[in-house]
Amino acid sequence: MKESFNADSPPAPAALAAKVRTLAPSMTRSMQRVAEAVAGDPAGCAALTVTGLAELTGTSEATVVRTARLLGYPGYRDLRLALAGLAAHQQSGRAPAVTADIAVDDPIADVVTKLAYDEQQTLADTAAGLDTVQLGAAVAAAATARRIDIYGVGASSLVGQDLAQKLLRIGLIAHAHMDPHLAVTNAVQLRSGDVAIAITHSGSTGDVIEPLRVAFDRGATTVAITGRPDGPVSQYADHVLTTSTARESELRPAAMSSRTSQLLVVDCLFIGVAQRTYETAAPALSASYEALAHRHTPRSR
Amino acid sequence: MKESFNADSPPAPAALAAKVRTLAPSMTRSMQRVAEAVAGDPAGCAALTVTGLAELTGTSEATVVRTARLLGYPGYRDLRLALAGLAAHQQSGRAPAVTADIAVDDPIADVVTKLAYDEQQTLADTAAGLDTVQLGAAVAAAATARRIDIYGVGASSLVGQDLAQKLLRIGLIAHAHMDPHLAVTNAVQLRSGDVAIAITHSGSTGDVIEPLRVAFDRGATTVAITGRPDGPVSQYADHVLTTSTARESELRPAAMSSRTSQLLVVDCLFIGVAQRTYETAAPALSASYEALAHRHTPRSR
DNA sequence: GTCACATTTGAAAGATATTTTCACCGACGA
DNA sequence: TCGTCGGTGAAAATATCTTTCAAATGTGAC
Repeated sequence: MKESFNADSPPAPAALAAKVRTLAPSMTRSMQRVAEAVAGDPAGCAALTVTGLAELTGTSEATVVRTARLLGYPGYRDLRLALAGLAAHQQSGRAPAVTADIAVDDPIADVVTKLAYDEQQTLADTAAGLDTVQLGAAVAAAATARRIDIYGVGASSLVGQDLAQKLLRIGLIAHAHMDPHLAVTNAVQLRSGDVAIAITHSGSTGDVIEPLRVAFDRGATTVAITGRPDGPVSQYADHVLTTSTARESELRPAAMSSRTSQLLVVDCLFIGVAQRTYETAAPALSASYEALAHRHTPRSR
Repeated sequence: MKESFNADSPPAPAALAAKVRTLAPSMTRSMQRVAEAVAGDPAGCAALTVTGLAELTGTSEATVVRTARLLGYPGYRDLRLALAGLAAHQQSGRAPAVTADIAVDDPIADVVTKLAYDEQQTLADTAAGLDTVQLGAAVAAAATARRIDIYGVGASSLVGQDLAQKLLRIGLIAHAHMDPHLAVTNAVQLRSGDVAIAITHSGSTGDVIEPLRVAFDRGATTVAITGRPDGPVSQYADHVLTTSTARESELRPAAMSSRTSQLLVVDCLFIGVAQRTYETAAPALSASYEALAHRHTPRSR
């Protein structure tokens, strides 16, 4: 019997907790209970049969299987196998880590430590969860694009600008649109061979989806960078790059960790493009570096 | 009568190959074939069912189960689970090459790994090098400031905008200036009790130093976020927050890692301020969150 | 409020995988 | 040559996983 390709992703290697967080919003209540149990105690769950896990979480076998499917495995058996791997993994060598949330009365030194740790975690999760095939496809499209339009609002807007800035530096024609109306207006100009990139953590930001839809309809290659790969934005995306969703707290809104994740994805995209256009990118990079040097005050040391 | 009783040990941890060798002499020919296959390719075998492994080794299911028993497991299922763990284990074992620079011909997967690793490193360095006393002072000033002006150009401009966005969200009056001329013009308005923050990696960006100097002269509390604490910008800064300077390569310009570092500093600053103004910050945060929720397209699942 | 409709859920049937049983096979010694 | 015995796999028995389907629950329209 042939293996079946499933919904959204290949079996996750190590970043299972991250995946659970990413997918949690699209889960039903019962499935969330299962996912939570799995993420909370991988080793323990690996020792359980479907029935066992169903009883533990107060749900049914069917729900457990559904959850396994949603997480990207063909069935519970495979999830369990992955879980066993994960368990062995974390048992072998993990630092205790700074798991605590940032509290209102944390001294400033703790804030620095915890925040740095959280961001590191976010980076690791993102890297682990990033689909390199999709990324490669996006890179290929961007490297040869006639022009690249980038959509993002709010915090994601800054990420978009960052990407645009860098792409411009290596001689590509990239533009980050901040005004949704203008974005749509410009999207109409796109055609096959152009690339449109939408950045939205929630995956359902109308202001970003709309221009992407237009670009998609016009035949441009569309890329979505989102934390919700199952969100509406993916409908109009040829390639979906998933950012990781870190746990958030009151003091540390989701926007903060999603930004870290988005920036990593965007950087990878950029470097991939720079590699492919090395002939032109390298001189362009040093040229812009030179140009900047003269903007500094002459005496710097 | 039982067919066999569990030889000598509980589920083997990792030294499976060794166990196979030890027990090999006491095995029958068929069992040896199975054991050999298992020891030779744990990962591959973990993917097989009893029937599959039986076929692969040219034996029967019964023999496979007997072998599993001899190795100390209750049955094949458990051997398989252990095998999966082992596979994950040895796969993670090889994680070198990360230290290498990103090269032009690196496959995209390596780019992701290296980049994530580099950024994690940058975060760790930044956190370690950050002066919490200076940070605390900057936080205290910002939390009670009448208004906060932020200066940054180029890549640093985005960091500044990020900070301004967040401070605005918790009800503070913050503005990120992008135009150097306007920045200076506005800096003249500052006075004691106000805060000016300059962000520059090189520490010698004239366009950023100038407004900070003006703010400094007007009596505002000035903060510099820079990778060169000995640079000209520090001259006019009451508090200097140092960002780390990661090694850069041709494909990965300094701007990229300095951005990561700057963002961490800025986030710490923000959270510190949010802590100090928690009474007003908390409601403001949830309010802006609520407002945003309605901008999304209704159906997201 | 009430109805119609979609979604979520678990019980049980159905399919697979694992374990056990048992009869056959071939080797060895009398 | 015959009988005994460990080794072996086919097939039955069991456990486990997957699918189906109808009830329960939620949701939006009127």
